[in-house]
Amino acid sequence: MSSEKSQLSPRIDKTGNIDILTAAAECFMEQGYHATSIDDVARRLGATKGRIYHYYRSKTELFFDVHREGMRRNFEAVTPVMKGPEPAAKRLSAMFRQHALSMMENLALEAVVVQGVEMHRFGATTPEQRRTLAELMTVRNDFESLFKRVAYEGVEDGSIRTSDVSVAVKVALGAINWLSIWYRPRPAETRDDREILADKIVDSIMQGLNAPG
Amino acid sequence: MSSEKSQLSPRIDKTGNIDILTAAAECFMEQGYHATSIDDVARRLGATKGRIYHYYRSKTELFFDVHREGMRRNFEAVTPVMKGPEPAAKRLSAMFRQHALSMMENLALEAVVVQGVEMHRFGATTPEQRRTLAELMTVRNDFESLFKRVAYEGVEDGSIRTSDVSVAVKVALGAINWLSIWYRPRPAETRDDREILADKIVDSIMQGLNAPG
DNA sequence: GCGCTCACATACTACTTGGTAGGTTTTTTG
DNA sequence: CAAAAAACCTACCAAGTAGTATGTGAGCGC
Repeated sequence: MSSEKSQLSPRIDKTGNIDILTAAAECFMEQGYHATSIDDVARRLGATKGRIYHYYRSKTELFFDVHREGMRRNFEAVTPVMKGPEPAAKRLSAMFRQHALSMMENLALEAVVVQGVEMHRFGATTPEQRRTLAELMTVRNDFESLFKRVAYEGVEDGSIRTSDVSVAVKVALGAINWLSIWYRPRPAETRDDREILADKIVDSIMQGLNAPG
Repeated sequence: MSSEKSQLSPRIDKTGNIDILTAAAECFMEQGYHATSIDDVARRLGATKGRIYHYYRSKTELFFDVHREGMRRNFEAVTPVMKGPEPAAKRLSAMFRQHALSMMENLALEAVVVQGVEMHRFGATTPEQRRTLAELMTVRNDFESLFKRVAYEGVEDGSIRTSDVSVAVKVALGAINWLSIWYRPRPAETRDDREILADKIVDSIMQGLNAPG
């Protein structure tokens, strides 16, 4: 037995538990992990605890699975544009853009991812949880490394200038992740609106604020 | 009676309750607001609940006061450098730099401030709490406005270029606030080290990543 | 149509936690 | 130095919550 349940990749299997994941993500986003009770999630589903505990062994496992799904979408959004013949600066811009769009379009999931990063500091209770949390942080670091790698390429091909690649990437990703805090979709928002915003963000990151000359 | 207790500015009065504030801030930073019990804070103080409830009427009031103190230090750090004869871009850089340093040197408090921003989304329970939370968000917006104002000046005096001042400021502040998530002081860190880091961050924000030309 | 498994619901427990009531010690005041 | 006030501490409680044990109905193989 043991960890059969939510082990293998995200739970989008035929049972349709993506419902549980999104309901949980919404609750976690609105109230935070600790303030959200399992009953809250169940209520949002129009169900009871029984349903959730049928698929997840604990509240933390549920949280972790939401986190996994959020990170999966991040990779999904970014990896397609990170390689190509263009100079690295162009590709990096595209990656930032994709990531920003992913943040906006998976707001609840990404808010949970951000919480997960914070939770990294929080003392994870059981050893099992510590292990899982460590795993999630590894995934997060891998994600950040994607950006760093392309940024380094840019330093080498001359398309990127920075005093410190690692810091620069953290700054850029921080700016984008911060979206999960201030961005909220307006009532009649379209994909175009989001792309405009994403472009503005990428422009800020790539061009900076200093006027040229 | 009512709100005499933690009303007037931060609690650094003669009673020395800065202890309570910092203990609370550390707990909130390490475990988050909801996961922190009043007993946790008391334990860190080497005291019991009684002491805390003698000064604060509720857990939320304690949180709010920590938040206030954090914001107070933010203003304290930034306002001295926002005016002057230099072009706006220079002053804005200095503001970012000061804010970044303040984040690093008041890490616990600032982590709470960040949580407060997130909590804005969370449903605040009582009407009283909603009012207080709204007040805190007003302060936060005022803080952001400081940066926007100087940024606008920069657009006018030609020292700053951006496609959208509001977005650009949010991007920059997001990048700096994100420090509260990844920055942790190294064992033998000096003020110099922090200044170097702050300079790199400001450089990233102001110059961007694109190579000139 | 019989058993078996899956997909839940119900009812309950053990425990945590915010907040309170009242007592006790220390400090201030007159 | 007496009395009042401030600064705490010690139970204590009511409410909420993670998790469990058990029940139940629907589908499905045969």
